[in-house]
Amino acid sequence: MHREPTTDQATPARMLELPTWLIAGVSARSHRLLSEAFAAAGARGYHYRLLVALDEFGPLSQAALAGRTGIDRSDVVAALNELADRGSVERSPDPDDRRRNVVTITPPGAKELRRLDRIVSGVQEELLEPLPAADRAELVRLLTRLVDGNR
Amino acid sequence: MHREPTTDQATPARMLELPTWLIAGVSARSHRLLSEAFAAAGARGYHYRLLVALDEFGPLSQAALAGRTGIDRSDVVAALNELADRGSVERSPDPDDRRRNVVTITPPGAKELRRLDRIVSGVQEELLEPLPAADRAELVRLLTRLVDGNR
DNA sequence: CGAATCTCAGACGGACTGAAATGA
DNA sequence: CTCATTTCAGTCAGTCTGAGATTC
Repeated sequence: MHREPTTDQATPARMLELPTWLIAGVSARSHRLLSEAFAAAGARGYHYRLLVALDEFGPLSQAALAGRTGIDRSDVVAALNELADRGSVERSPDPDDRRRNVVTITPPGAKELRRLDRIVSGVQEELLEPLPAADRAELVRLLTRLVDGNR
Repeated sequence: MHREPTTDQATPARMLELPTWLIAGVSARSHRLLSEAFAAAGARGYHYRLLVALDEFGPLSQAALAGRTGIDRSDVVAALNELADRGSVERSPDPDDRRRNVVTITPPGAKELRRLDRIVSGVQEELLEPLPAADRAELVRLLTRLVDGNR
């Protein structure tokens, strides 16, 4: 994680224009805004990512959820326990392969997802606040081309 | 840290255009490229940041280095030990305040810094490779405006 | 005395690994 | 018995905290 100088001491000028430095700074800010917004809403980023995957791809096994979200399989277990406690998801045996738990988003879970969607949108707005709309679209375009390198 | 889906399973479409998601992805890639490049050169990012600060601001106490670089005070100690072992920096007691070690970059350290500078430049090039020059400048402009929010 | 500095050992939360338990 | 999956305990790397020694 990117760490800002503790006080307001100047960062070395040489680094201020390095794309890698700027990216790390914006990423740290983005991560902070997201964490704080989720925490204030009594949720975590993992919950959002899991609910999105379930909403978009339908019921999935826990292993498939780990694959879709990039969350470690063992952390998926913990986050699903929390979501199940709140009734946002249900685990049930897969009728086709009863070794599996199939995880399904519940109607209250779908409602929770819409709530988290609004929170995430709010954070996008907050992060991009310094930029006019045209610049925001341009930024998305540029980042999209960088995100996977040349693949 | 940003984690990509393990296999090449699709990421939920809803996230692919989120600026916060794109930033996290580019940041993960940037961090990976930097770590690998430093490791291949037998160095670490902390070494670079410390040497840059010393080069730019002149001799500094360890506490001041922690403030300038944003590196934790106790990690500064460890990284300086490594730099001192290689002769890149020297510690000497501050005559004005004997609680302090004043850290100075040595001529071999300055040479090492130039070597690391070339490595860092190479990573910028690698990261931005998908973009033409005009887009690179635009990206730097946009990121600079985001990096500290509205402050 | 309280405050600042350097240094170390230990702690801490986040993420990953290995393997036991479960069921087909 | 084998295979995929779920689950948990343990590990690991990175970072931070607390405390001792020293000096102001």
